[in-house]
Amino acid sequence: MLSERRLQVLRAIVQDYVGTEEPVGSKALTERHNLGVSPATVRNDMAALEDEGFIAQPHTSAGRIPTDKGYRLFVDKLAGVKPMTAPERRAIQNFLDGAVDLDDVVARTVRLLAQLTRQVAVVQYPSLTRSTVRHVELLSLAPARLMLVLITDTGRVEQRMVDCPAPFGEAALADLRARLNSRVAGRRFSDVPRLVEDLADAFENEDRGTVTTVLSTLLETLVEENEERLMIGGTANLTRFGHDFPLVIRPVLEALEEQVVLLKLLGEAGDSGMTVRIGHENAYEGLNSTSVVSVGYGSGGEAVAKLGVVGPTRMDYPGTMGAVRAVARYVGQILAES
Amino acid sequence: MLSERRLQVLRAIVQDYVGTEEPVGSKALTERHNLGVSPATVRNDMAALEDEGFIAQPHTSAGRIPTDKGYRLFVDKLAGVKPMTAPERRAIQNFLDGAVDLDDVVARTVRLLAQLTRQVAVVQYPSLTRSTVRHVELLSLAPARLMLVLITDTGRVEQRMVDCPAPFGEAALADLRARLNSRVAGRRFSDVPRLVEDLADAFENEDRGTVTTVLSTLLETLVEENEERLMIGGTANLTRFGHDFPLVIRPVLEALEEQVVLLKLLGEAGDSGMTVRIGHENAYEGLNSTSVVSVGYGSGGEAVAKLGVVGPTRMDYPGTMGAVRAVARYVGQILAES
DNA sequence: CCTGGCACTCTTCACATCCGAGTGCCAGCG
DNA sequence: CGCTGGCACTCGGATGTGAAGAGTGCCAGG
Repeated sequence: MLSERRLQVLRAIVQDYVGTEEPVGSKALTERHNLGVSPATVRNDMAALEDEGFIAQPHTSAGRIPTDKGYRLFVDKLAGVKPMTAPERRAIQNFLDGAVDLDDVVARTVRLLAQLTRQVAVVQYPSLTRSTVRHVELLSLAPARLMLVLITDTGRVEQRMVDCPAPFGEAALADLRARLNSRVAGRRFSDVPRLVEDLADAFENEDRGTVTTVLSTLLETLVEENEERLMIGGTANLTRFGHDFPLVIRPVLEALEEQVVLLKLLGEAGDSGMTVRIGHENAYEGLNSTSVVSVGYGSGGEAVAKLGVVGPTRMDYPGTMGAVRAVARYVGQILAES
Repeated sequence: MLSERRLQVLRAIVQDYVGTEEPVGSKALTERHNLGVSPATVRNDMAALEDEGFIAQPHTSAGRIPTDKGYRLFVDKLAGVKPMTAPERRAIQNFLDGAVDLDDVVARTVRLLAQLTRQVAVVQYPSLTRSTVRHVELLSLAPARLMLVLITDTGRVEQRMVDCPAPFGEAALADLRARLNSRVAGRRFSDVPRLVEDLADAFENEDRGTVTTVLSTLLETLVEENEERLMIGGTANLTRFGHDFPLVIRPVLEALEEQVVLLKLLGEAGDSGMTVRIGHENAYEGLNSTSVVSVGYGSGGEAVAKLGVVGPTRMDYPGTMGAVRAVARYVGQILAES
């Protein structure tokens, strides 16, 4: 167990290192934080912290820098979440309020988050899995060609073409549309397969093929679109990674392009509350020198998707967490209103 | 006017520099290309080329590197477009054929282009301006709330919410839907305003407010969505910019985030044929050390949007142009089929 | 347990040196 | 008139040396 003062020393090291991006020595520490003890004492504490693996020195006779483990302790025990100031909160709200549709909400959120944190922002589109169906629409484009449009309560719209095995009349189309909506409107996605199971039975033989085709397309849409989409922004902030950014930036850019990786990353993060993944805690190797701060957001009490930022392990955790939390909260509000 | 041999020297310089990324000297040139003359002669030619501004030396006693003007001459007079090999063409077609919808086509195109050229790829979504309306759909979500869905011949779908001034019955809705489609289906976007001008006249007084609201929303959609969308990929290739990439990468990333900038860039490019913008020829300052190769693509003879790549001025122009042209051609085919 | 002192280690920077690639110029040759 | 070989010159990059400075670990004393 570490003494109280040693924790203070660790906190001071993290804060200074985040600020200066340079290894911090015992003398500088005592000068900038009044710990009430001499450099020599701090040196002893540092030696202890190093033994425990919380800090390390790049080379002998250099200052110390926090390790991933050190940041972990800092985040868990030493740092709070820095709340946004009132003007900042107003700015967030104003900025998001201008959005006209879901795409716009997500786009604005990404920009906002990137600007506030000065890091790379990642926002997941609201998931279909936990959404409910608002409406299903069928349009006849050609005698044997339909378009299926699915509208969710989060404002998301998905469309699919359906090639019918046989021509399908307007009356049957209207019938199917009505039956479909009366069964699934307002219901959760996960319930839909069960609810439409026997729908084809109500139709004439000649139309059944088309109906089952439509239904399977609908179910496919629900499943396929579980492959969530993402929006990313603020990649220019990658240049603020530190002096060695040329080495680090490539794998990070590659990770950002692989939406699968990012989605997995967000998916692994805890479902409730904010998650911070530091350095090697990230399963994906290319992100081993980054930290990911993420949190779920949603229109109701339940999270429908996640958002977060990717930045250097050497980041301002309290500030970043504050920004991420605030943005998530306001996005949730916006979604609830629309 | 430059002699034939001097042009050969310039070509050799460009090719070597693109390959090695290092200033190329007279001796190396004579060794790698059999120009049939001695280094001394080449030196004279180089001096002349430098006087004309086609090449420059980073410092005295270094080799020469091409200037923007030199690349320009190379592209205009010395380089052809390198056609794709048959296997490459097959790979392109196979890869694009797997696409399921418009988003997927664009996403695959971006990936493909980035991989083929090993540079940053930019693909513009097919424009609405030159498209035609395939279908307009109206859905009743609530008594006084409609959803307007616009489907284009390029497979693009846009939706808008419409808040009605008064409740709007199902019968009136069906009527409006039918009238609307009979007038605009298959017509060009630019013709739509004229075609729906007097549509409200056919309705009862109480419904007219809603009809005009719907119509103005429709017209807004046409105009607003002229703000085209883009997809970008292959940003990890920015790390291949050269030794000084840390300096260059930031403004480029910023430019890529500003879709407005990119759209303007693509917009300025010539409407027909391939356009190559080299270094300072790009109006946007952040892209002054990049070249942009772009070309229009479309389902018919007419281009509906553009695609291209952004790379270092020191790029393999013939290969890049070949890849861009081939991809544009195949995307056009795919769009025509769907 | 804290503190001041001290010897030690390493990095960093400035400065000097050397080497070689590449140039420009010139005189000579076909 | 254009090409060529020769030659002196320039300059950047690599290498080496030395001094300075930051930081550490350890120890003896309060």
